[in-house]
Amino acid sequence: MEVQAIRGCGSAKHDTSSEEGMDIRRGPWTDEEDFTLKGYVTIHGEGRWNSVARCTGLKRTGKSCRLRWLNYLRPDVKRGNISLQEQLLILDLHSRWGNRWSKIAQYLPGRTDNEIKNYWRTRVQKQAKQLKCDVNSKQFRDAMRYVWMPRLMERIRAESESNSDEPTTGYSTQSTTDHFPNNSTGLNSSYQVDTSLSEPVEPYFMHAVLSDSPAASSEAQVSSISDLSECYNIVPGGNYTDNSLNGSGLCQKGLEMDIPSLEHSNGWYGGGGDALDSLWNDENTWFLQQQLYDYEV
DNA sequence: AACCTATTCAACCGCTGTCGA
DNA sequence: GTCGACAGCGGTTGAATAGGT
Repeated sequence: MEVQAIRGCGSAKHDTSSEEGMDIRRGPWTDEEDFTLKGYVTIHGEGRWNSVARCTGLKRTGKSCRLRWLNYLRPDVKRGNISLQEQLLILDLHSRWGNRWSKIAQYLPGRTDNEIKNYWRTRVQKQAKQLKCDVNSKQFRDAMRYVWMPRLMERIRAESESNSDEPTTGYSTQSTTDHFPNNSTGLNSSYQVDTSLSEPVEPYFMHAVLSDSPAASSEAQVSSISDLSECYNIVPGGNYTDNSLNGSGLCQKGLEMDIPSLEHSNGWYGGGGDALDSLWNDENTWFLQQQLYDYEV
C-alpha cells in the first residue's frame, strides 16, 4: 500500500522544528523528498547519511534519510503480507535471538527490521495478550513452539502440496533445500537462507541446535529444549504428539492434540486470510488457555 | 451518519557501538 | 586513553485507517 500517497505531505503536527539552528523536517516524507533521496543514493550509494542530508538540501536528519531509504525506498524492499514461511521463520528466529530485529531481518530478504518488529508487536504480542500471559513467558514461548509453529508448518505443507504444480517464488539466494536436503516441510520455495551470511541458520524445526552465543542468552531466554523435531511428531491425518517429556511447560504436561480435527472443525484450514487470525481463533485460544491453566496448576 | 475503539505501521527518539583524529 | 561524529539498533509514538456501535 502506498501509504505515503494516502497520508499526504507531512502532518501539521510534525511539519518542521528547529534543531541546531536549522529547520529539520519531521513526519511523513513527500514524493519530492523521496525522489531526491533516491536519486542521491542511486548515484553515490548508501552510507554517509549526514552528508546526504547536507548535499541534497533535504531538511532531514541523516538518521531520517537512512531510515527512509532502508524501510521504504530501497529497491529490494518487499512490502505486503508476511507469508506463512516468513511467519514461521520469524517465530523460529525470535525464539533463538529474542528482539534482535535487525539480525532476524537478515534472514528475511526484502523485509526490514522495522516491519518484523511491527509484525511481532501487533500480531504475536496480541496473541499473548489474549492468552493472558506475558509474551516472554515460558508458557507463551512453549505455546508458540509446540502449537503455533507446528501448525504453521502443517499449513505450509498443505499449501505446498496443493500448489505443487505452480512455480515457486524463490529469491536469488540459496534454497533451504540445499541446506536441509531432508526437508519435508514444503519450505523449499520461499524459506531461504542468504548464503552470504557468515552464520547460516538452520531452524529449530528442521535441525535445531541451540546457539551458545552470548547473544542468545540474555534477551532470548531460550528454552532448554534444543530440537523441536525431537519433541513432537506431525503425522499427516494423525495426532500431534509430544514425545519429549524431558522439557518443561506444556511439553512436560504431555500436550497432545488432534490437529486436523481441530483445524477442520474450526476452519483453520480455510485457506487465504491471515494465518494468525485464523490460527488463533476463539476455540484455539480457549484450548491454549486450558493448557496454560493446567501448566500453572 | 457520527462517534468511539482498536489496529497498523511509518517515523522518531535515545542509546550504544565503532572508528578515526 | 578520550573525544566527537556517525551508523545502527530497539523501543516507542501517533496519524491514518478499519471496524464496531
